[in-house]
Amino acid sequence: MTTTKATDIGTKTRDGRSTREAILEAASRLIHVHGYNHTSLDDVLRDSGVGKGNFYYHFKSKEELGYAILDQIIASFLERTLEPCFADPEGRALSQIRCFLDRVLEAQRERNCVGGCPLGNLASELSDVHEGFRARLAFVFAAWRERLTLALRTEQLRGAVDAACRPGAVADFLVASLEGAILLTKLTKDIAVMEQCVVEMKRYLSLFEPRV
Amino acid sequence: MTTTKATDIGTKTRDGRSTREAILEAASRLIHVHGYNHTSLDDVLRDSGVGKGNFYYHFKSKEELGYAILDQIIASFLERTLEPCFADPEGRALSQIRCFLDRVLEAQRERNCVGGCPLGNLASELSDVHEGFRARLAFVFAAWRERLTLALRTEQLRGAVDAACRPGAVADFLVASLEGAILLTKLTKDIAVMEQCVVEMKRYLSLFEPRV
DNA sequence: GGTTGTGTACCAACTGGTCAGTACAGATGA
DNA sequence: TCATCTGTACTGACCAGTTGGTACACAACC
Repeated sequence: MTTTKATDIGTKTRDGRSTREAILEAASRLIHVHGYNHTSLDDVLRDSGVGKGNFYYHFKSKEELGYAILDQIIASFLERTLEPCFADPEGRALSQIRCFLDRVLEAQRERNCVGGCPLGNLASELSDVHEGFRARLAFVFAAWRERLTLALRTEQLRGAVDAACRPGAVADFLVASLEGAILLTKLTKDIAVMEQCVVEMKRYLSLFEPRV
Repeated sequence: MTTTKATDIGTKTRDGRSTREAILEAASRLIHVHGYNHTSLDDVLRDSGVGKGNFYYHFKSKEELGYAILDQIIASFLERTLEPCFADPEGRALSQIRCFLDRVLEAQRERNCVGGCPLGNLASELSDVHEGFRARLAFVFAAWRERLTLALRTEQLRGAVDAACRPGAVADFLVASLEGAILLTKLTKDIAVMEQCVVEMKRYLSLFEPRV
């Protein structure tokens, strides 16, 4: 029973990567459910089947694990969520945003209103404790904002977005509204809140349809 | 030195109210700065000069202290923030909301972007852990929403708000946006975010000005 | 008016438990 | 045989909550 993990799973000991990945996998799952502070190291180790000495061989501290998880979430968000929505230079910004809103709404519905936004949750839980966490989270929100801004500005030059639109301000507002809507949905446990917010955000967006 | 508290401060022992108040005062200050989870009972006791046994004489648990603090914040919010803004039945809803937004922006500016919204902070910190906290927070946001809804509906009947406005949805969206904006401002430590969000919220409100 | 009884307010020291992090010995493989 | 991994047992800090007892105001009774 001693060396189960190493032999059973295979690449476990080989390159030293798998152990790290097993930890990351278990930790990101637990942290997503219980939050960073309420996930003890022992929980992560029990779940991943990794010993404590082993953990501290691969990570310097729990904080470093937290950074690794956060970097993972950020990378996934940037590549898997933001990129597919806003990468297409031919896509119409306003439609892309509307589509994005629908995707977020659908994600909330699937999760039954609970859980909230992984980034938003970590943001509010950690931003006022560890400066390192805050900085990373600020970075990803900035990236999100910038991508939105760029999409809007490009469309504006093309005449597909009204001149009254101030891309940076609109981007900030959209991000803020969405995070707030998710927070409120989590709090009230009522998907209707999210639905109504999305409708109103679309109504707001309609302000920037070019005049006919 | 033994009976300092009772004799020096005066009403301390008299009616049993002052000790409780000293605890509440210290706790609400600490919780506002560090959050509920990161405020240990010992911190509160050290700050208030109250012994531990004494604390448990006045409160059943740390959780009960949390509830007391939260009830205090809620009462203050309802009476001191919401009431003065939306109580006047003659006031024009849209102007009242704009005025309210300015007040929130000013408050953020004064606090130097940090701190965030006491209610929003607790909401994101506690809503997925303690059901009791979640329920109370949901209640106060519902009250806020209802007051906004009522103001908008009243104005709508009077013709001062456009028929396209769905008061409940608009109220949800305004609350969500505002909380999100505060959250994002805290995260980025940049008041410009808040300023731009307020501008955009006003632009959104302009959608409901009655057609001339 | 002094003794005795009673409830309130309070304190210091402690308990039981959790947690991040450490020490170290044993295994594994080049 | 030496460096790289890994598991077990431990440490010290911290934290919510408990305990047993003290200080004192106030009342009742003689």
